[in-house]
Amino acid sequence: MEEKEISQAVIGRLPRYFRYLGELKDEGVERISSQDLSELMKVTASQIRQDFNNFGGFGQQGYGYNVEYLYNEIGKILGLDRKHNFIIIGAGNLGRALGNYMNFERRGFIFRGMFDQNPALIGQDVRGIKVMSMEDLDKFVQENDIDIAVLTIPKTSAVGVAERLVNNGIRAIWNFAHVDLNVPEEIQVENVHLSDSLMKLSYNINRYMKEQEKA
Amino acid sequence: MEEKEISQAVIGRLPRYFRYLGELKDEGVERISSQDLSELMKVTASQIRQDFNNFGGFGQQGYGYNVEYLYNEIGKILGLDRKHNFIIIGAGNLGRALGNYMNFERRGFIFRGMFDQNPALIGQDVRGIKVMSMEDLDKFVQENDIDIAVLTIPKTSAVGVAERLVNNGIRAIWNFAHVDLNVPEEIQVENVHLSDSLMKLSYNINRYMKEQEKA
DNA sequence: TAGATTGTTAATCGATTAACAATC
DNA sequence: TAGATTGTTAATCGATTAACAATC
Repeated sequence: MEEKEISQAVIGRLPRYFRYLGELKDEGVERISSQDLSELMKVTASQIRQDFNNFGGFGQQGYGYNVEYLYNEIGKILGLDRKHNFIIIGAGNLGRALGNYMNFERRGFIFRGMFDQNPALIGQDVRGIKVMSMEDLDKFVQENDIDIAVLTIPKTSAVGVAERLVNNGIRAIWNFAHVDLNVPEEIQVENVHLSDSLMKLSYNINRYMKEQEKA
Repeated sequence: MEEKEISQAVIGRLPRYFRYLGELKDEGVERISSQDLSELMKVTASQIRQDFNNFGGFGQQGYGYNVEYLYNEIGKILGLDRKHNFIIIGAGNLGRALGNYMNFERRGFIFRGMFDQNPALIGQDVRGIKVMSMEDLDKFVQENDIDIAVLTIPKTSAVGVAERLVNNGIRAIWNFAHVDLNVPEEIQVENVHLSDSLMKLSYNINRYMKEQEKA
C-alpha cells in the first residue's frame, strides 16, 4: 500500500493546532468540535477536518474531538514523543539566546553542545554547556548521537560547516544563516531567514501606506 | 483602475530574489535570463517571469533582466528604500541578539529603543541604546515615529503589550512571542514562531526515519 | 430515536507550469 | 534579419471550501 505524502502546507499548520489544543487541555476542556475550533483559530472547519483526516480519523461523529487525545496524537505526528539531541554552532548573541531557551527541552529537544571558532568564546558557559572549538565538532557529532545542528554563524562559513555536518552524520539543520544550504535531500533543513521575514513586514507596511495615499 | 492584490505567496519569494540578485550584482553580473536565474535558484523560469510581471515588466525580450535594475526595483517594492524606526520590547537574550544585529540597519530598519519590565535590565546598554522601563513605552512610541515593534517577551504579556502598541499608533509588529496577536487588520503582523519551525523540522526527521524503517 | 458532527466526496478557487506570440 | 527571451495566455495541478451521507 502506497503511503500518501502529506503536503508541507498541512505540516506547517500542525504546530498551531498543537498549541491551541495544549491551551484547551490546560484549561480543562475535554472535547471540541471542528466548528468551535475553527472559530477559535480563525480557519475553516472544513480545513480542520481535512487536515486531521490526513492522519486517520481522530474524531467521532456527533461528539467532536477529544482534546487531550488529539493533542497527544498531533504531538506524536510531530515526533515530539522522541528525544532529539541538538548542538548550536555559533556562540554569538543569537546562538546563546537559543541555547538559553528552556522550552525546547520541554518538547524533547536536548541541548548537548555549542561550538565557535572564536577563541575568546571557547570555554564560556551557556546553560551548563561549555563552548567548544570547531576542531572538536566532527568527533562530537559522531560520538554523541546528534540529530540536529543549529546554525547561527555568518553565511560565509555556513555552507562549509553544513557540508562537514553532513559528512559526520547529522540528520537535520536548523539554519539561521542567510544563505541556502546545498545538502543531500535526506538531510532535513528548516530555514529561519529573519531578514526575509522583516522584509515581508516592510512590504506590507508600505502596501498599506500606498493604499491609504490613494484613498 | 482597480489595483490587483499581490498574493502573499509571491511576496514571500521576493526577499529570496533580492538576495540572489544582490549577490549577482556584487559579483559584477550585468544581466541574467529567467532561465539562468531559475537554475541558480532551483525554481521554474515560468514562476520567475510570472512573479516579476505582477509588478510590471522589468525585463526585455531577447536580453533578459538587468541585474542591478531588477535588484533596485525589488528593493523598492519591499520598501527598503524607506527608513523604518523600530523598538524592541523584551531585553532578554533574544531581544538583545536582535538589537545587536547590524544588518537590519543596512536595509533601512533603525533601532531606536528597547524596553523591559525587569528593573534589573533597565539602564543596560544594547548597541548604544539604553533599556527603558515599560512605563515609558507609550510616550516613546508616540513621540519618536516608531513604525515597528519587535516583541521578544513571554506570550503571557504579549497580547496586552500589542494592544498598548496599537493604541499608541504602531504600524507593524514583528512577533516572536508564541501566541497569536489579535490586532486590527491595518496593523501588519509577521510572526516568527521558533518552536513551530523546530516542530516542522522534527516532523520531517521522523517522517524520513519511518520511510527508512519501511524500506 | 433524533441531533450533532465527523469523514469524505465533489466543487471551487488559486497557484504553478507550459506554451507561444510579441518584440527586442 | 535571425535568435533569444520576455510577457502573457492557456492548461494543469494542488489546496481549500462546500456539501452531505455515514454514524456516533
